[in-house]
Amino acid sequence: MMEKKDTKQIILDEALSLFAVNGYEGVTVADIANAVGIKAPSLYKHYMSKQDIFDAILTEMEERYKGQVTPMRINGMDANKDMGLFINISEEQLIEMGKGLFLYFLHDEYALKFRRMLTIEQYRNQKLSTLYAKQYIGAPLSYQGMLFGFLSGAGVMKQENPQIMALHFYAPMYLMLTLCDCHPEREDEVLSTLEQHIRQFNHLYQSKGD
Amino acid sequence: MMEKKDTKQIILDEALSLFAVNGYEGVTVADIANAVGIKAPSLYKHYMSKQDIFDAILTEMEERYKGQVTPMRINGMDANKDMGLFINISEEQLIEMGKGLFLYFLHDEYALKFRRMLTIEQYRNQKLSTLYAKQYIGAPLSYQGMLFGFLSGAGVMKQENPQIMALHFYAPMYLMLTLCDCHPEREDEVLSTLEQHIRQFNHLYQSKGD
DNA sequence: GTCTATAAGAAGATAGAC
DNA sequence: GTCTATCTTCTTATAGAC
Repeated sequence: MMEKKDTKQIILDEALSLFAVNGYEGVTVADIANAVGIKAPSLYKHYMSKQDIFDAILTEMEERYKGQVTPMRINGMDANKDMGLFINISEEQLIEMGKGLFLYFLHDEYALKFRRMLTIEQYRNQKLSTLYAKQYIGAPLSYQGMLFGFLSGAGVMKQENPQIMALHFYAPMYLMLTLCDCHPEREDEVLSTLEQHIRQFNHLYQSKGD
Repeated sequence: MMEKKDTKQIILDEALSLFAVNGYEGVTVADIANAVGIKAPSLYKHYMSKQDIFDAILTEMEERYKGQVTPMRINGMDANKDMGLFINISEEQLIEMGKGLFLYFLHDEYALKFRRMLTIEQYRNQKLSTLYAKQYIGAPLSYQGMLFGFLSGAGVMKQENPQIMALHFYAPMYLMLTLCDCHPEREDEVLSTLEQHIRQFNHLYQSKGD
């Protein structure tokens, strides 16, 4: 039983792939059907309309991220748990962590495509723009702000505004992510820059300067 | 003569406004004509096709930016000239400059709409993705890297990697710009964060720490 | 659940009057 | 230069056979 993947799910996957490049209006139901390997009318046995497919993608993504690993979190929701990991973290470990999170965002098929789709569609839909701002800006900054607040309080890092520290840590990753989205061929170069960024960040913010 | 704005130019302006929200495929020639205040067939007296209108927008923007103020530059192409301004710049002046450049990007009608259009269309068109990467990432980082290299060499700022310094200065502005694009109501909050960012950046990187 | 056939409307573009 | 009328193709969606 369940030998092959559910057609209903395949439709979502292929539709997301197409929406993530061409946007909602740039994709026809025939395009989606063709990617799935069926004819357009067959789609309507699985979904009521093109808009219904789009909405189903949103719903699935909401489920997928609910209470789960949102951008740049380690132990999910709880920065307190992560504190134990960070309080004696080495620079090399910090770099590995940053790279790992960065590459998750860049290489996870769904994370990448969904981010691109939101990027394209955000201006037409207030719900999507709010989701984008929360998912890719608000949540990571808030979480990391908490983390750097702890590290600052514990004396591991300098007594600077933790919100701005989070901005200084995350914004370069955000910029490089949007760069790699369209230029995957620059990934090696960007990963090298990411490493230098974290090294210099750590150097600037650690309590005992060299 | 030339009492009213050229219809040909109005078409470009209105088309850009629409493309910047809905993307190329999300806009019909009837939409554009309606925004201009004429009927769709009349458009074809000015442009050969819908694609022709889109291309004309690109061409105009290329002209507009050619050898001119690209993101975050002060005296255009020449960082050497800007050096004189920066070498004894106060923190307050640095903040004013950062805010000024930020607000130019956010409030200049064309700059804003063109950036949004590129954001939407970049995944479908390699020329556009290259332009986006150059205009909003490569150029500002390159220019500021040069500037911080000078300031570092002059002893005004610490001896750190100037490319990474530029990333630390510009990436937060880039992030906040993409945030404000969809959430103009958060502009005050973001401007306050921008100020704190530049203050903390200056504090971290200036040669004589407090 | 998938297909072919087809309806109903939208979209890009042209013709020709004014 | 703008309009109405129209052409053609594309697009969403439905009907009904298999």
